[in-house]
Amino acid sequence: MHKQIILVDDHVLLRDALATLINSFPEFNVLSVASNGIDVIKAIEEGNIPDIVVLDLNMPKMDGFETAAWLKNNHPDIKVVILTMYDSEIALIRLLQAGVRGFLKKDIHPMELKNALIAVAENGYYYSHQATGKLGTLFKKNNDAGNSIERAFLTDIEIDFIKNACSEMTYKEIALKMSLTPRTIDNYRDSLFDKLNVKSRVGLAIYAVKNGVVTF
Amino acid sequence: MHKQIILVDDHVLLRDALATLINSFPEFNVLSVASNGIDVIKAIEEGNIPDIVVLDLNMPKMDGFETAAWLKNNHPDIKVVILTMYDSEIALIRLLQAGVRGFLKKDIHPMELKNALIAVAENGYYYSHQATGKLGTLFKKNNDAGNSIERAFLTDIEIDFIKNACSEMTYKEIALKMSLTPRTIDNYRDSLFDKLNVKSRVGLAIYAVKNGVVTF
DNA sequence: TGAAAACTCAGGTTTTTTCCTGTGCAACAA
DNA sequence: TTGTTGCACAGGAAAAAACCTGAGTTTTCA
Repeated sequence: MHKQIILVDDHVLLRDALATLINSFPEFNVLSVASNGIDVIKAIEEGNIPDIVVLDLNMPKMDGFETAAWLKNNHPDIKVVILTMYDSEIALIRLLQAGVRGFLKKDIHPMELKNALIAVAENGYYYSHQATGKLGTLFKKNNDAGNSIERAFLTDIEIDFIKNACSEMTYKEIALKMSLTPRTIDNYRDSLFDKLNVKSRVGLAIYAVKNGVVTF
Repeated sequence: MHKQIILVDDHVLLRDALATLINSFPEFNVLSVASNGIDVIKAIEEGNIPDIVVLDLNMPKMDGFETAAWLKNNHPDIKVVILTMYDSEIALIRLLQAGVRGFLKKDIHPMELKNALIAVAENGYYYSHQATGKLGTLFKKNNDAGNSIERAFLTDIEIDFIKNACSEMTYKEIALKMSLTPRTIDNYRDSLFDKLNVKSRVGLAIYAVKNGVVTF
């Protein structure tokens, strides 16, 4: 065995600590580490082909989504495991479509990381119980509402709006900044309240923080 | 040398990874790890006396503040280093008073962790440039306003209010829950807006998240 | 190609938030 | 004692947020 792993996280301390931990697993070896998607691509194009890439979602420059998509298109044989702080129910399906093989939260036990890596290396897939649970409720929610799965996603504009809503701007100012009418902003807000099941702008901001839509 | 360290963090993965990393430093050895302050006390009372305790701030049961205070009172010879996600300017002075020897953010480079541990072990103190910078502006802010240092802190009620403000409750509902009049709630809000330099409830919530007043 | 969905915009109303200027009381220090 | 400070509370007003119903235009896709 001795599967090769590339570790991608912009938190250097956590990343290097994880690298040391993973290297202590006899089955795995950390081939290299990176701070963002661009560095991963660079490493891979230089010939460092790993078996598994362990990806953080929130990174500057090129985040987990983009990196997962690039890997799927250019190296479909490389398996991708997501390791994130947030229980991003929004992110899950999008990641599934990007061909991600595993989804883990950062508050797991080290043994679960090891098990997940082994499962992905051998069987090809690993989803934590938490993740599968989320998926279940997510599908259920959409079926109940009679919506298609696509509705569960956030569009780029919605994400942009949410980020702006997590500030001290009024909706009028947000409208100006986004080159939209306040009325349109109203609609984005209302549909997001409905879609994300929140009741106020603060609730929306909290949701955004919890799910890693915004980071600080 | 070979200083003994106890590592305290409720994120098991990060904690164990850090333990592996620190054990790779020839100067240090991880004596034991813990998920909260209570477990640290247990370990120490069982005779595992470390040279340094590396503490996360936000933990269930007994957080970094309480644990640091207990250590200062019961084992003043043990040095305390804080390792946190947040640049808690609120927390800094409080921690200084609790006799904390070092303050680090989790997004540092592993080498800075090593240097910090060495500095604390040898000289007794280490504060990152970020932290000292924060301290400077904090002192400056208070001098400018002609306030005493104490004013920089948040009272228990203020923290309670902030936590409630980071929800979908209206102020009326918060007032009910806190057994205060809506008018009084208004005053807490206004004085916090002024004290923390924010302009809206969303701004307050964002501040709270950034500084670890609330966690998710 | 026709129906469904997404995107943009509108008027009007109610509720909530934010801001303003005040009062009374208790604790505490000069 | 007096003056400062913290704390709880008040009325009123302006701004913002939230909620309602509606409609035209484009995109998507079956």
